[in-house]
Amino acid sequence: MKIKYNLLKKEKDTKARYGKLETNYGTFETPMFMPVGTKATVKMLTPDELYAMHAGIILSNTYHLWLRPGEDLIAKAGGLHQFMNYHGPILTDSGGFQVFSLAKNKKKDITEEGVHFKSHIDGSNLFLTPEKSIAIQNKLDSDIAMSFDECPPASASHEYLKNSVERTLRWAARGKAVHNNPRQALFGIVQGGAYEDLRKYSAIETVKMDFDGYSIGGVANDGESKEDMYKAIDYSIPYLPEDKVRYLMGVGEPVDIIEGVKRGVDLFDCVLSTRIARHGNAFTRHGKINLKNLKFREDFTPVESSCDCYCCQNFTKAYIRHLLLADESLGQRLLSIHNTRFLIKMMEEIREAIQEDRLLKYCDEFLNKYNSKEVEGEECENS
RNA sequence: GCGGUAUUGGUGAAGUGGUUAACACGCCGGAUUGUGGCUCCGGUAUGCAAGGGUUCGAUCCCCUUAUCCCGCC
Repeated sequence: MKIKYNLLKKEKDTKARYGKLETNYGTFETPMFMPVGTKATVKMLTPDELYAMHAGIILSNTYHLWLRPGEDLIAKAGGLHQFMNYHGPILTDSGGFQVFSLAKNKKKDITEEGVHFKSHIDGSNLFLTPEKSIAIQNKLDSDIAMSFDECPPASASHEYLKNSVERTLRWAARGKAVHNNPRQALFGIVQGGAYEDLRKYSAIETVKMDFDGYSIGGVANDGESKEDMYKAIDYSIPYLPEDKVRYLMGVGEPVDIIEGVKRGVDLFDCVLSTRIARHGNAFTRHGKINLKNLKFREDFTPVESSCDCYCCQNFTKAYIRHLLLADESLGQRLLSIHNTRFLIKMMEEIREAIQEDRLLKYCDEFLNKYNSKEVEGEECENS
C-alpha cells in the first residue's frame, strides 16, 4: 500500500477539512503539523519524545541524507525508519529547496537536465536531477516522496516563474516515470508564485499527472509577504482534487498554519518549532517569548501553564533561562519539546473545531490571544 | 621605610597631546517559515584610579594621594 486519504468532514464556514491519512507506518489525522528532521533526526528529540507529543508524521531530507551518510547506507540499515528507529510515518523532501538556495548562478546552474550546485559541507561540485532525487527517496523508503521542483521566490518575475512552472512540470513527469517503490507515495508540487494564472495552470497540469497527493510550494521563502503566501494558496487549492491530501511546504508560524487550514490545507511542516527553541524562543498562547530575556530571571512558572508537554509539566522559565545562558543543551531540548508539542496541540484543537463547525471562532480566539502579547496571568488580574 | 612598575567598561585587554576610546567575551534586545545543530543582526565606558597642574586642548606630560606587583634595607 502507498497511502490512503479519507476526507471525513468539511467545515461549514471555511474550506477547512478534517481527514485521516493511512500509511504503512500508521494512520494520523489531518490537518497535521510535521516536525522537521532534516538529517534523520528531529533535532534534539528522540523518537519516544515524538510519540509522546503525538507527532503524526515527520519530515526528512533527501539532499542532506544523500550527502551524509548516503542513501545506500540507509538502505543497508533497512530504510530510514529502521535506521533512525522512528516507526511512524516519514515524508522526505526532494532537495529542490536546498539545491535552489545553493545554486549560485540561477541562470547557469539550473538547467533542463538538473541543478549544479556546491555541497554545503565541503564545497564540492554536485549535480541533482529529478531522476536522482526520486531514486534516492526510493532507497530511503520514506512513506511519502516529494517531486523534485524548482523553488523560486514569489518575488521572481512572471516570465521567470512561467518558465519555472513549465520546467517543474517536466521534472515532475520525469520523476514520476522512474519512481518504483510500491510502498512509497509520490506528491506533485504546485508552483507559480503569487500569480493566479500560473498557480491555476501549474495545479491543473500537475493534477493531470495523477499524484498521490499535492503540495503548494514556493511559499515562505525570500521574505515574501503573507498576502502573497495566502494568494498562492487561494489560487492553487480550487484545482486540487478533494480526495487527495494537500501539503503547504515550509509553513510555518501559528498564524500561517491557521490561514492555511482555513483555505483547505491538510499538512504543514516547518523548522521554526525546533530552530527558535535552539535560539531560546518559545511559542505561548500569548505569542512568542524569548526565554533569555531578563524579565524571566525569577519567573518560576512554566513556559505555558496550559501546556501538557514534559517541559511545561516539570520546569520553570527561570530554570530554562538559566540553562540557556549557561549554554546547557537541555534548555534547547526542553524548548524543542514544548514548541513542537505546542503546534501539534494547536492542530488537535483545530481538528476538533473543524469537526464541530466552529473553526472561525476558534481561530479568532487563538489569534486574539496570541497577538495580544500580554503576559500570562495579567488578564485574570484585570478581570 | 626607600626605589621601580603599573592602575582604561562586568571581564580580558588595544590605543593616541586634538572630532564619536579598537577588538574579544559577557550582558541587554531583536531576527528565524520544504534547517548550513550553539547562528545572524543590533545595543552596551558622557569616560581611561582620585585630586591638582602644564597646555588652545590631556586617558596620553608633570605633581600629590590611594592601590597592586617587583627589588633593596
